[in-house]
Amino acid sequence: MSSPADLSTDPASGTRDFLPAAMAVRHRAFDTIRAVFDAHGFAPLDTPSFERLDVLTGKYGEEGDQLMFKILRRGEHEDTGEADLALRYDLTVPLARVVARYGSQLVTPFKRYHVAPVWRADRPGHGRYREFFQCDVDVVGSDSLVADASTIAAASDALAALGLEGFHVQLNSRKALRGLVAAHGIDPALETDTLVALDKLDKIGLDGVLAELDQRGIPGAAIDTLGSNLAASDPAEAVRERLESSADGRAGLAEVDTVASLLDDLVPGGTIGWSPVLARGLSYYTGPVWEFVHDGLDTTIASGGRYDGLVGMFSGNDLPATGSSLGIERILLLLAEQEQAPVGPDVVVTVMDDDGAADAMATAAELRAAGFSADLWVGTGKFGKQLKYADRRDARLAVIAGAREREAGTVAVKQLASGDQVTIERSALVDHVRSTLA
RNA sequence: GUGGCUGUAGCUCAGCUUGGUUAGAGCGUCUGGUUGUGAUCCAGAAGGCCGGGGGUUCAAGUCCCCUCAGCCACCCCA
Repeated sequence: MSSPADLSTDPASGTRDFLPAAMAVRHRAFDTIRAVFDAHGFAPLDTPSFERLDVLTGKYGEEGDQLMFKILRRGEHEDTGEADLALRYDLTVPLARVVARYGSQLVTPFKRYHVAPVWRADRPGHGRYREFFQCDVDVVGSDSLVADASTIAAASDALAALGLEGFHVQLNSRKALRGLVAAHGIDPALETDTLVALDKLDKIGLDGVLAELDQRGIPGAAIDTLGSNLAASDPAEAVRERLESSADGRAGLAEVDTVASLLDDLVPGGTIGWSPVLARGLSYYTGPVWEFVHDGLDTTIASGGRYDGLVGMFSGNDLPATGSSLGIERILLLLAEQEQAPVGPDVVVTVMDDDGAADAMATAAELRAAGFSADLWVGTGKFGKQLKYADRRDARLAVIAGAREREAGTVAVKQLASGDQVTIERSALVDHVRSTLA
């Protein structure tokens, strides 16, 4: 057993404590996002933070299985070291399970949003945690590309409502990617290797991609034709021509074009366009895939795609589905770089002496009933300390009622920012606060 | 998982190269500058087995090894 002095008080690696100042920012952001999703006609859903292990495994690809936080069996089986449960890795697979489980009870198409933490046993980094929140909007039960576009529109409206501008949506389709691989005569078995390399184009450049393709064993002839397509003066056009030669390629292009046209002017603060090499990591995507990329920091802030096969993995009957997910932690990181006004209570009610405590509680209650946030000093500290507390809480006003004020039927109200203080009739307090804070 | 950098007061860091009396600074905290006024000013105080373990040495915050943690890049991802 470790002694108290040996106990680290740091939160576990990749997790965070949210102190009040951070929580104010987070609550505001989550409220904004929920309001936008509501306005777009999506309904809230929540599911347990952990699922049966077999519900989660095999849905995300090999990488995902490794990064899952598994929960050991308990009771008489605890010695086996086996896991039978795991913390959810995303919000999409739980959605698929819910739809498979409650199918006919749900209104179809089922449009839901889900704001909740997920867990990944990943190595933490900048804007990357082992426990983090996702904000998902999905449509289950519609193969229409309007569904895909709806979730992209909701996500981009949410970003705009958060005050985030300057991003672009990169759009592609898994079908187009399959067509791309086929059109260059690459063995379908090498599809994943090919896509992983191509996906890095923005990051490591064309030469880097070609080198990695070679490393991953892609035939030289295919690398040459791919390279010449991507090096063309208009790579998108060159790839498009190539895709026209494959059925999958044509289907993928049609998806991309349709989704883009549906969204024409519906991406406030951003632009949308085809990105021929965007692949996305999760293995369950089947159709359109997209990523919201912040222009300045070149980081992904939201993403999504269509996953028509996922629900069928639970129910046996495929049900088309598509959705977008906001990377709220990265968005908050970006917003934090902008100046945030501190948010404290409107008023702190001070307590000059024990006789005034009941009066102070009543005063705070009265202010709350009038719609203000009112904090009340608790404790026995000196009066100067109470004002310091009010100042550090970033309160706008301090209400002061000592023996003098109480006897006179008055109350003093001090503005913390300016130091201005006035004494008014006690009965006029609410009106005074209202006009001062207006 | 691979490579590099960093761990000293609540926070941000100096000291380490050239081992040697009580390990420092700023900010924060607490107390005081008399009765009921914060954010400014002045004075004072508390607070550290120098991440942990081992080694070299008469002597280690300082040198060596191991370990843990954090940061950056890669991998992957939101």
